[in-house]
Parts: sequence; C-alpha cells; structure tokens
Amino acid sequence: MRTLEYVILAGLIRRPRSGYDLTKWMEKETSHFFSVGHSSIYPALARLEEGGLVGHEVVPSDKGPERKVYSLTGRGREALLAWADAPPAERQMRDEQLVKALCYPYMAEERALARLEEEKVRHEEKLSRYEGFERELEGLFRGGKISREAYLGTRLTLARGIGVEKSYAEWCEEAARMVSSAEGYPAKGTAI
Amino acid sequence: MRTLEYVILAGLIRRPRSGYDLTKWMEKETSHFFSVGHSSIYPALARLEEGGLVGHEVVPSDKGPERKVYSLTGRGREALLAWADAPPAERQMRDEQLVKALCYPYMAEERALARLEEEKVRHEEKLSRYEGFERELEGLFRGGKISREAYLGTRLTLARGIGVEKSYAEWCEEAARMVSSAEGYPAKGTAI
DNA sequence: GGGCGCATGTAACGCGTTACATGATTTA
DNA sequence: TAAATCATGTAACGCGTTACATGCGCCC
Repeated sequence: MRTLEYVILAGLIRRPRSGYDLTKWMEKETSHFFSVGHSSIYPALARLEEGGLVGHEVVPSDKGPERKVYSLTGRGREALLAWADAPPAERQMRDEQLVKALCYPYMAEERALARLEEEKVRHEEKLSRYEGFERELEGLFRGGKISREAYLGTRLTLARGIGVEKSYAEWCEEAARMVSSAEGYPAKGTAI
Repeated sequence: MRTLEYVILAGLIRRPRSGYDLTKWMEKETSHFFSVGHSSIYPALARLEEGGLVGHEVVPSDKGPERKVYSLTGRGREALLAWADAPPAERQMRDEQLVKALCYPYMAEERALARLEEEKVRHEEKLSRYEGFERELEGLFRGGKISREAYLGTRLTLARGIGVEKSYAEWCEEAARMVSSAEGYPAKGTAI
C-alpha cells in the first residue's frame, strides 16, 4: 500500500466522501504535506475497494452526475490505525528556493535581497491563510459540524503548517542579513 | 531543464566535481531539500555537457578507476545565475508524519504520545547533526579550504535546515499537548 | 582472497502529472 | 448560450528509484 492510499483512508475516517470530495479535501487540508491530482485518486479508490478496505454507495447528486460515496470498512479502519501507529517514512521534500539560495552569494547582492523579500511575503501570506482556516475549523467544531477527532487531527497538521511558514519567513530575514555584505562571516557574535 | 540539472550546476560552481563527488556532495549538503540517486546524476551530466553548460576532463584517481571531473562553462554559469534570479517553483513535500497525525485522535492517546516523542528525538538528533556540520563548515572557511561564496551559500541552506528541525521538534511538543485529553478544545487561553 | 570504498554507467519499474474524454446542471 | 462547477474516469508521458552490471585498488 502506498501513502496515497492511507491518505484516502484518513479522509474517509473523518466522513464518507466521493473521489471528488477527497480531491477537494486534499487540496484544502493536506496539500501542504501531501498532494496528488484527481487522476490518481480514482484508481486508488478502486484498489482500496478491491482490497476490501472501503466500500461505496451510488448517490444522486443535486448538481451534476451521480456520485460514488465511499466509506471505510472495519478492515479499512484497522489498516489505517495500525499504519498510523508505526514510525513514518522520512519526510521528503524538494525546495527550489534553497537551491537558488546556494547561488545567491554568486549574484548581485540587491537581486538576492529582492528575491528573499518576495519569498518572505509569500510565506506571510500562506501563514495568514492557515490562520484563517484555523479559525474556520474552530467554528465548524463549535458548531458541531465536525467530530472532535476530525477537528483535532486537522488542527495538528495545521499547527505544523503554521510553524513551517513562520520559521520560513524568519529564515528569509536571517538569510537577508547573512547575504548583506558585512555579514556572512563565521563567528555569530562578531562585531561589524 | 529540470531542477536536478541546476542543482548539479550549483555543485559545480563551488568547485569542479565528478559524478561521484556530486553524489556525495548532494547526500551531505543538499539532501534536506533536494536529493536523487547517483543513477540520475550521470545522465544529467551527459545532457548538460551536450548543451554546452559543463565540460569534463578525465583524471586518474588515487583509489579506483579514472574520474571524469566536470566544471562549469561560461554559459553554464550564466544559465545557473539567471535561473537563480527568478521566483522558485512551489516547494513540494510529502510528510507521512502528518498523515499519521491526522489519525492520532482516533488512536489510543498513549500510543500517539509515544510516537510524537520518538519523532521529537529524531528531529533533535538531526538538529545537532546540522549544528555540527555548521561548525565544520566554519572551520573549512576559516582554513581557506572553501570560498566565501561557497561557504555562505551552504550556510544559508543549513540555517534553513536548522530552522526546520527546531520548529518540527517544537511542533512535536505542541502536538502532544493538543492530543493530551484535556486539551484539543478550541480557545487557546482556556483554563484546564 | 574477500570485502569495502571508489567510480561510472544502463535498464526495468513505479508512481505521479498532464492531457484527453465525457457529460450533467447551474449561473451569468 | 457560454462558462463554471460538479463528477468520474483513461492514457501518455516524465522523472526518479531500485536493481543490475562492471571494474580498480587498498586493507584485513
């Protein structure tokens, strides 16, 4: 089983969902740590159903064509929770910004500083989007729209997203200081 | 051109290197934000050479077979710096830990707490490895073994690695607090 | 002599992305 | 009536991983 399949199970343990719903849920709630396009989700659901971990019910939609609403089976729930209770694979990431940072000392200083400032703005924007979503989630929970488990799980991941963006924005400032001519020399406490 | 190719150019702008050297350099210095296996590096070097961005010289090795030592051409340097001076692609990551976190509220609390504690230890270990490397790098620079540019660039990325591990370790503690029964409820300032 | 580190590649495979394909229903 | 959203899929392609393949030279 691939990680994608467990992500789907994690989406379904929260509530039954169609492939379309799962796609939207991932875009909104998991894209900062896991994302795939809809074209990967439909085949994955088929595999999970074949394995008996999910089942589906065809439900007419208010808007658009019929929906296949999937839900976890007992076996699916067990498989998900057993997987969750084991050490995770190494986090893998690809960050072009840092590849570019490797080159900043070879560029004109002003250009590097401009790029870092732009990047900082991007992270601050993401940060406020996450904080907005945090408030929204809280509202859903208080309003009884989502379970305590679903709320808490998502809040956990959101807390990480917020931590990432805060620390990335701070790095942008730190990097700008290091790039600025006088800086960049070893000893941290060295006077200019 | 793919990101991998620019990473290779960024390795070569620091100093001429063989495919083997580049593999080792990536493992040690870029793996926290970009990594590929050696089997992707050799074909990439061939493509870069075909495009006139790098050239190579065959040099006998002290140990083992002959080495092909690559270096940047003028065009390679230009291509790299032009690419670096443009906004980066979205950082992409895949973090199983957060998928698992989504499930923690559905598991026995003690299990989730144990996993979070293990994870915290892993990040603290990574943090001290990065800090050790930071001291090592400083020594290389002070000893005149590496250029100011190479030193600064790597230090920039290392600062990010350190920021990531610190904030991840903090998240582990925060998450543990949220998972602990009494917590997990909305208002942040609420008394127990 | 065997194992390990140095050193360079090729080939098969897996998985995800992009593009292709189709069609209903609402809204401007 | 055209565009947007809902809704579900398939197919081609790209890129990276794993495994395969080969060979030198040092150290135990």
